[in-house]
Amino acid sequence: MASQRGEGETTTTPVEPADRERARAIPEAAVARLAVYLRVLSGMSDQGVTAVSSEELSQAAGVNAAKLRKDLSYIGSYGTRGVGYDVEVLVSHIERILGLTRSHSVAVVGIGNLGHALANYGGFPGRGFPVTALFDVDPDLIGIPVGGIPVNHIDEITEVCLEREVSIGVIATPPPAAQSVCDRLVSAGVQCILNFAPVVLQVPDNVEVRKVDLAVEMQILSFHVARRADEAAGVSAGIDSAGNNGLGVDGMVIRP
Amino acid sequence: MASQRGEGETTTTPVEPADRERARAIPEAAVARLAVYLRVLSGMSDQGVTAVSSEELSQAAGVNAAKLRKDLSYIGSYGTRGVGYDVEVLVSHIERILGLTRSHSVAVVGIGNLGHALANYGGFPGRGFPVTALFDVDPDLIGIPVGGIPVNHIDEITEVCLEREVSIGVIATPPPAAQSVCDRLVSAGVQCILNFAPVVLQVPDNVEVRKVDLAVEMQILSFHVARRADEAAGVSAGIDSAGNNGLGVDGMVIRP
DNA sequence: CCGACTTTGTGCATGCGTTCACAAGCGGTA
DNA sequence: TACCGCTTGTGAACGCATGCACAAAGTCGG
Repeated sequence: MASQRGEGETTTTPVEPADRERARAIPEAAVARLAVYLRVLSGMSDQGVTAVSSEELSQAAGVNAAKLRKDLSYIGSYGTRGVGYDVEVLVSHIERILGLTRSHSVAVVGIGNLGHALANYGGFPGRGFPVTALFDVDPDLIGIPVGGIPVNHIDEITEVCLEREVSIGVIATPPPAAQSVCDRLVSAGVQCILNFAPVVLQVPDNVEVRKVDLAVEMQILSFHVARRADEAAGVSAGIDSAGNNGLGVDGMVIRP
Repeated sequence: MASQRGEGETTTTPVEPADRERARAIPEAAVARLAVYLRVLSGMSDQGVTAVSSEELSQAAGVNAAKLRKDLSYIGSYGTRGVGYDVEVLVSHIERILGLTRSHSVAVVGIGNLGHALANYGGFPGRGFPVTALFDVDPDLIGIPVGGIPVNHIDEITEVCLEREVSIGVIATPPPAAQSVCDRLVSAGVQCILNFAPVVLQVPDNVEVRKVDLAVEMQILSFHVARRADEAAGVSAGIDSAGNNGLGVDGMVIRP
């Protein structure tokens, strides 16, 4: 990196302006894939692999080789033509772009089944995401340590988040509580939220929300099951004995 | 539906050929949003709302109104111009397209923290996804009921899945076991897999995989934290006392 | 030192998804 | 019945992401 820039910097800023522009320009979809490449690369590194070609890496990551190269080009050109990429070099540059050189303190709100699972996830895979605060409303849970962290009451969310410099909030509450919890997190200065509650959160523009919605995932799969069934029925159209083909007769189905 | 078709059918198939073509044509992204609309509509229905405009619904679902109308148009035209949509009608048509008129039997593999949480999720929100089988390798878990279902040994996966007609497999195992579990599910005839393990699964073309990857989600959020920090540093470029701006000095950081 | 081979990085075309803007259609009202 | 205002449904333009194909650039063997 330091070696391959050099076009006149007019500011006195010590950080690379080019990095900021680059980071801003990376497509969202590419960011998600970079995280996958990072995991694959880390695995390779652990196994002692030191070099890798775009072809190998792309196959391990389950993507097109050209796409992988384009994704990597967003963060700079760290490959060697005719050879490939140095695993360690790629790892460190992806980590830098993803902001993993800082560790991000995480708070989990809602210590039910899912909250327990998250709190015990063990510093989050690929570490750099220490869970430093847990919240719930249930008086029986307050003070109980889960995964080594004692649970605080949700009313303390602002003070605790500020004190522990929480930068990512994870919402694992029942749906009705989610928006209220979200609002409190936001007012505590949390700007990134990972939402497991099946609710569409309303947040100000400066807050980033990502949602993980199990019901939606299941329903997408269901759609594909149905599509497949339809296709199967379509291939043997009219041959299959009438009736049982995933859609109700006439396609009209009133739910019970 | 039944009332608004009628253009000459040349086959003797009782299901709508138009439905199949339509379903095939729905963009993946739209399917995911349809699931969200369905949840919002169900909520409205529960609150006694019977009619809704695209504007209202789009706001509740957090999307653009035009996009919502286009999404709904993929499944047919069930609105009334000048009025809006009937909530119940939309609900039933979205359910039909998503294949929710059949219930889809779910198997969860890997009964750790996350597996427990999933098994107890209560038939999965928005129901229609009964968990009917649980698997693990730990002998201490075999036979123990979790969420009402006794845990089977993973070696029984084929028989049990076939017997209980599992159509969706959920992988919640440690990473190293995921591919092997996936292969077993596939050979047991499961064609849809929801993967929580941070691993890129290799599957045949006829199997649909969706992955939920917490580490990737966190890293995407981390990227946005870093981008924000950079922007903040950029706005006050050079004014901010040198150093602490999310990127290491010179943008070059070697991980420990 | 040179030429052949390998692999990266990227310009370009293609396709998909989103957004805009408006005509078509429907209910209400006089 | 005829008009008016409202909302849907969609054609068309735009923008982003993907995939291709090739030039640039490096290594290795002779």
